[in-house]
This record gives sequence, C-alpha cells and structure tokens, in this order.
Amino acid sequence: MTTRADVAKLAGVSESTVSYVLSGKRPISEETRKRVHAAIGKSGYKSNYAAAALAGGTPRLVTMMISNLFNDPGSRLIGTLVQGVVDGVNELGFHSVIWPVTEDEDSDTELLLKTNISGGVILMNVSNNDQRVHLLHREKVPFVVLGRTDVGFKYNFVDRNFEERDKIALQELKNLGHIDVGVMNYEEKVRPHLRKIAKSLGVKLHIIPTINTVEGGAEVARIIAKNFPEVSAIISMLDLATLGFVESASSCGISIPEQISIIGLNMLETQAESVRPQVTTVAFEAYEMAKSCGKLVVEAISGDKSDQPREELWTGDLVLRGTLAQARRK
Amino acid sequence: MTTRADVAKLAGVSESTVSYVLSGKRPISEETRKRVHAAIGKSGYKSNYAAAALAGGTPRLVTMMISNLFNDPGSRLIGTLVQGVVDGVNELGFHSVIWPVTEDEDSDTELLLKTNISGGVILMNVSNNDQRVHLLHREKVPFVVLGRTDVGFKYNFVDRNFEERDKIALQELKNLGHIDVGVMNYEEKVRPHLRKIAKSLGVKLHIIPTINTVEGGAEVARIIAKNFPEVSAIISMLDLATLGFVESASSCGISIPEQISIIGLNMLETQAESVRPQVTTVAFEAYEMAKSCGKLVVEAISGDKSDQPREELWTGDLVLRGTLAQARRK
DNA sequence: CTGTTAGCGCTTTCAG
DNA sequence: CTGAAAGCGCTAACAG
Repeated sequence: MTTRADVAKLAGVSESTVSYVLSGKRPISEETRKRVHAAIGKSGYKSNYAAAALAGGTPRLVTMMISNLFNDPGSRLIGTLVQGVVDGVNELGFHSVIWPVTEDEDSDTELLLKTNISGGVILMNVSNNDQRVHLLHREKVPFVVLGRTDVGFKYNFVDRNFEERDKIALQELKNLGHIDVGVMNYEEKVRPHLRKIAKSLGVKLHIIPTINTVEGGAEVARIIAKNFPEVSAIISMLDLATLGFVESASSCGISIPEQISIIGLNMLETQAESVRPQVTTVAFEAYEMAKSCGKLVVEAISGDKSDQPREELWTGDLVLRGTLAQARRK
Repeated sequence: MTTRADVAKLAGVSESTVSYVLSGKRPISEETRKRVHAAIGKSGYKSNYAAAALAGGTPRLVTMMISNLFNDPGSRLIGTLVQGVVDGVNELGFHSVIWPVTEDEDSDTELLLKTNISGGVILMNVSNNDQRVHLLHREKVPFVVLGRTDVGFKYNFVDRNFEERDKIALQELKNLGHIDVGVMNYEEKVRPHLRKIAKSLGVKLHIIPTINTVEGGAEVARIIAKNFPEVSAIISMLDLATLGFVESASSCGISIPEQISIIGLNMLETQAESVRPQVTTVAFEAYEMAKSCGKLVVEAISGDKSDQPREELWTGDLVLRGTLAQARRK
C-alpha cells in the first residue's frame, strides 16, 4: 500500500504538504501542487479513510437506514431521496452508505451504533413511534429523520409540508367554485389540519374511504356517481386509487375535469405523467428536500447543532400541474 | 468521547487487556473480564471503527454495489441476497454496507475506490462486460461478483449453477418419458448448454419465445394447444409467464400436470408456493449462496487468496418441488 | 494470564 | 509558502 509518505518522498516535499495539497486548507504554490499531483498519479496513492477519520476526529460517513427497502414497491421515490441525500452529503465532503436493515430493525440499529462506523445517521421510512429514534436519541448519535414520527421528544427532522400542500389544493378548488369536495383516503378519519383548512375556506369535505388499488378507485367513481351528486371535485391521498378512478370515470358518466376535477396528492411524478392533464398534482421537489436533509446530518455531526433540534418543513416548489375546471355539478 | 483508556483506568487494567477482552483473542480470567465489562457498561464506551481499521491494517468493511436497486421490482430476491451477504460477512467479524449506486455506476465506483472506505466489494446485478469489474480488477481491490459477466479475465465470483439446474430439470422430464419439451424463453436462442444437454438425453426442444408477463404465458398456452400437439412438458425461464400459463391452461383444454408438465426455473419461492403443485421448481438456496459469497470477500480482503481466483458455482440443495406426470400427450 | 509499547496513515498545530 | 512533530484510538507483537 502506498501512503502519503511515499508520495511525499516522490514529490520531494513533506508529508504535511501532501495533506494540504489534498485538502486545500492552506495556500500551496502552483509548482509544488503540480509535483505532488504527479507523484500521486504515478504512485497510485489512495487516501485511507480510517486514518483520516481517526485523525480528523469524526468519521466523515453518514449511514442511511431505510426500512422496507426490499418490500416497498414505491421505490422510485426512495431512489430519488437516496440520491438527494448522497449529493447533499457529498457537497460537504462526507460520504454516505446504506446500512442494510432487514427484519429486526432494532438490533440492526444497535449493531450500527456498536460499530461506530459512521458519524451520523439518516432514518427513512420511519414507523409510528419508531424505536430507533429513541435508541439514537438515547445514545446521543447525531441523526436526522427524513419524515416524521411521534416519540415524546424533539429531534432533527426534514419532512414534506403536508399542511401547506393540502391548503394549496383546497384553496385552488375553492377558487374554482368547488364547495363539496370528496376525499379519497384510507380511513374515515383524515388528518385534523385538513378539516381545519376546509372549515376556514368554507369547503365541505366528503370522506370516501377506500383501499389503495386501481379497483378501489373504480369503486369510488361508482360511489360518487351514485351517492354524491353534490361533489364536484376530489382530493386523493391514494396514488393507485387515483389511477383507478380516472380509468373508470367515463364509464360511470363522469367526465374529467368538467364533471369532477381531481387532485392527486401522493402521486409520483411518473404516475402523474401518464394521466395528465386529467389528474392535477401538487408538484414537490423530493430530491432537493433529501439533499437538504443530507446537509443537515453533516451539520449535526460536525457539532454545528444549536441547542434546539432542527425541524425543516419542505414546501419546496409547490405548484399545481394539470388541469382543473370550474365547478358545475350538483 | 470515551476511549479504551478510560475503560482501562476504570477497570484497573491495561489498555491491551481491554482490547483482548473485546476481541477474545487471548485468554482472560473471568474476574478481569467481568470488571472490564462493567467498566464498559458504566462508561458507555463504544469502539472506534476508524481506529480499529487503521491499527488492524485493513478496513473490516465490505461494500455491496447493487445495480438497479431502485428500479428492479424483483427486489425480494435482492433482499434475500443482501441478507445472506450481511450474515456471512458478520460471521467473520466484518460489516457490510450498501454503496448507493444510481445513474453513473462507473463514477460511483471510482468514488468508492477513492474513499478507500471498505476493504472489499461485492458486485451484484452485473451487466454484460460490466466496466466496474474491469475497474476493480485494475485497481487490485479485493472483490467478488455475485453473478457472472464476461470480461476477458478471471475473477472471483459466486453464481448459480444454471447448467446443473437445467440438467436436473431435463433429466427428470426424460425419466418420465417426455421427449418433446417446450421452452418458454425470451428469445428464439437459448443458452448453448441447454441444447447440449437435450441432445445427450435425446430430448427434443421446442423454443417458444414470449415476453415475461402473465399475458405472455397465456398466449403460450394457446400456442401449445394449437400448434404443438407433441409437446408434453415445458421448462420455463420466465416467472410471470409461467404463472400466466398455469392460469389459462385449463381454458385451453390443457390439464396440468397430466397433459402438460411444467417446470419453472427462475421462480422465487413465494411465487412458486402460490401455484404448487402445478408448477414444479428446482429449489435453490439463494440465502446460503449469498452467505458464502460474503465469506469469500472477507477471505479475499484478508489476503487469503490463492493465486487463482475463486469461482463458486452453487448447486446448493437442488431438489425438485412440485408434481410432474408421466408423458402421455401426442 | 496480563502489561508495555511501537506503530497504522492522516490531520493539525506550532515553528519557521 | 513549507516542515516537523504530536497525537487520534486501537491492534499486535514482545516481554514478562
């Protein structure tokens, strides 16, 4: 293995000069810089991560823990998020890896901590009251959650701004005269903020619970045609059901967007593309958000943390894409 | 940060004793062991990966590079393989991470090498003449491919033994008197070894090219019923098409396995379960193979490599599962 | 069975 | 603008 010492000898400079050439942390004459780079090239020198981490004091490595990486079919989104984190972290001179999480997430996390391999952790796809958040918090490991979960304390997170997104959607519908808005949701209960926004806008929500499949969406179309003559617009939290709805709307005598305008809120761009302009989406820069998240961990690792945990809510470039129509049913 | 020195002081022993308690690399009296462990617990000490890697000489970390991690829907298999690698590597005291590969695999690989973070690499989902194999080989990084690819030199790999698998399948059919065997395949051309085995067994292959979808399989059922009266058995390389075939066989007047016996060769166990005993599979221990692959990298990293690259072909526990019938069509 | 000690390769003062 | 030298935390001889 060739080390910095070899390079130094080859270039006829001191070891520390080689270091500074590499890190750029102090001015180096063009002359020496060239000689050092030549020596590096000739010797095939590669910097040793372990040594750098040791001397530098903190491992310049971020690990991402992604639950359900191998189960989730919606992995296109995950791919985007991972790329964002990677790029954000890289920009600050760190690296990132994915820590394989499989069945037993808790013991995987403990293993990760035990090895002490990384300077910090990003948690993705967290579940309700995720135990790993407790663990990382207790162990005082710098970490950021990409998403949110309820644990009884504050922690660093970066997440989408659902409130804002929903407000934009409802406001837009309201502007077009839609008063009776259907909501495609998993369950009868929707997040409280939705009700609040609706109330303040004077919009009436009609929750239509359904499963998130194409068939589920088709069923919703039938239900609306039959039982909800007053509903002139829909916001949907379910991507597949949204597709199903669009597919079978016309056979239920519903024309989109004239009869029913629809906004899909949790659709991937790729899905949305295939049905635009029938489905309007509220666009969102997942990549940028993840990138910011990556930078946040690095800050946390570098001890740049203020006393308060950082909480980033991403509104990003929220824009409506697709076509909506003036309300005219009933 | 608490270090080994703190622990040593707390326990009233030397630093090296703490090390040996942790590594178990030399006998320690029960008495001191307990004291050390107590001190570790009290101080919250965590071993420093970077320091260990540096002192140990080689980073005890394996990185997996998985192409198409975020595109491939067949990720259940990947999950199994990853778990296998993780466990195999763990058993030898190493750790493993996934290196995020996204668009530009080559530059990702170079980045990985540049950081020198890991002791070795496992390549998964390699493509034809994969450039990363060239790169790793050239840079003399210890690596193992889980799978195979044609580059013009020898390298470490672990892969399924397709030849053996196919032989078992054809042999079994032959034993049951099947002479005319259909082959569901992507294209008209099949791997040469298949033809060779068939020839040596006196079996006649009828290639039926199709796409790998449920509909594709249904189409095959129709084609066989109409155009291939002599075919009494099928081996299929296509998992989804296999499912489709089974689904629509009876509506084409084909009863399985009496009229047509079918062996699915590339099916995941979960898929196979749902159609057994109609579809017979050649079972394969993906997990065990991956585990062995994990151990192989560690060996490669530890310099335990003989002059020749190791090439493991996994026949594993090749056994037929499912029901086949005596040939009786024509 | 335990302690002492010399590095591993790099970063970063402190002196020129 | 450049060098010398002191560690970072740990491992593995070597010496009891």
